[in-house]
Amino acid sequence: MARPRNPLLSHERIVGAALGLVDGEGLDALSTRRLAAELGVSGPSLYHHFATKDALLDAVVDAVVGEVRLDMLGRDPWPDALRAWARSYRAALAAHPNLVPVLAHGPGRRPNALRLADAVFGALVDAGWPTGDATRIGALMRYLVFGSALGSFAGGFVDDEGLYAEQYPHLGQAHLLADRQRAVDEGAFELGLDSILLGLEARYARLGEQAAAATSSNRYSARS
Amino acid sequence: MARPRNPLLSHERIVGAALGLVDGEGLDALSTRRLAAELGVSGPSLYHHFATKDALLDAVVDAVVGEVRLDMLGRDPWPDALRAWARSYRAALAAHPNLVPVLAHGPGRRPNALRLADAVFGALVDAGWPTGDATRIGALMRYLVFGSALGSFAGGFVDDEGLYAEQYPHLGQAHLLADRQRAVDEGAFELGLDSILLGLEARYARLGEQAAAATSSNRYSARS
DNA sequence: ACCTGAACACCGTTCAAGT
DNA sequence: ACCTGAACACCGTTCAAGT
Repeated sequence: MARPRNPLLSHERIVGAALGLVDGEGLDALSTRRLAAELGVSGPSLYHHFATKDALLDAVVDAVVGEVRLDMLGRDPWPDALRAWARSYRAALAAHPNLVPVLAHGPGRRPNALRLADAVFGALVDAGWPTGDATRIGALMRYLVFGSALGSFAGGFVDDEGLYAEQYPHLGQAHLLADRQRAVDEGAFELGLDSILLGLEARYARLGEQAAAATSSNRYSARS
Repeated sequence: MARPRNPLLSHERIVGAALGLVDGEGLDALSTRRLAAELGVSGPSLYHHFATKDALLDAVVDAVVGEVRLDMLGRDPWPDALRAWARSYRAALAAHPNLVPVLAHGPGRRPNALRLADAVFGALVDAGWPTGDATRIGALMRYLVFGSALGSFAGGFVDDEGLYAEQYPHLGQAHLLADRQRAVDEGAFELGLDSILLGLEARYARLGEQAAAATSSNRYSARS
């Protein structure tokens, strides 16, 4: 065959097929040879479009991150914005649970991941959060979103009644969890979101009081 | 050589060498051949002690989970217990960050992981939490512990000043994060712990009020 | 029972060759 | 520029052979 007149492959077609493979058959099914077969080409062809398999995976991951809504950041009040953003983030990842372990490795040089990090950090700082707090809040939201999107907690229990009942007195119902995985992870996510926002709003109020106190003491010392 | 009088390998020796390899050179360095070489044997020898590489990894993971303290659960008041347990859990995982992605796949059939899940669930239920809440709280704590132990957030930013400054207005300092990775993850963990416990205590207080209200309305209806 | 070398079916990646 | 088949150095795992 050799070089065809119209290229057989494109960035988008490869990323789409790779995502389909990971969603359908898991991360292990994504080998260069398997993916190439899916695309009707030979294995090494992929290396004309991506330098390494890792670069390909980065592109797949960044396509998913690109689905996260960022428009509420810097527009709505920060607690509302953070809540809506986290839900959109979680929804984008939960649609591709097999990909989450790869996502967990940080933004690296992926453009959409960097745009996301920039938007949330910027919105928090603009709302008056100190930069140190803004960094920690961004990290904390990541923990919540990734953990609940992994589907790991409930899915990690084996569907085998005998295993739990004998030895672990409180886990008698644990084998049922596999079915309820999605509901448990969503419930834990919403519980975490409520708690974290409650805690952050209390902290934010204290920030405001401290700033007011600092201002009045400045006035006072300026006067004396 | 063939079979020696004293076995060359043991469960413990294999697990120890595997953990050392993962800690020192990352998860990818753990291949059956590489591990065998480290132990002075040939690759297939490992299959006389573990059925598959996954079973070996499970044993490594469970050894780490076995380091988590559980003694405070069911003994101290639940908010104190939850806080101390989460810190011990995080410390155990943070000592082996390369292993955390494997841990994230749920308890499966690992005895120490099941013992841990049983202990925290039981302590919460005994403290008066409904089982549904206890499940969600356990999952939520896992998100927090795993996320912060991965060291993924800050470590995921590349140490390359030019990359951020040009395109992402709020990330001008992001290349410094690699150095501060541990501090950021610990700060985000503690922030999350404070917020979540604050939120849970408020929720717990409401539970108590509802129970009291239900009791008094029962008395009332019994009277009429 | 426990370790060996040979072998199987896979990997990611490189490269000279084809158009 | 884009695709190919052949090849390299790796995998996890199986198995007959040795003591």
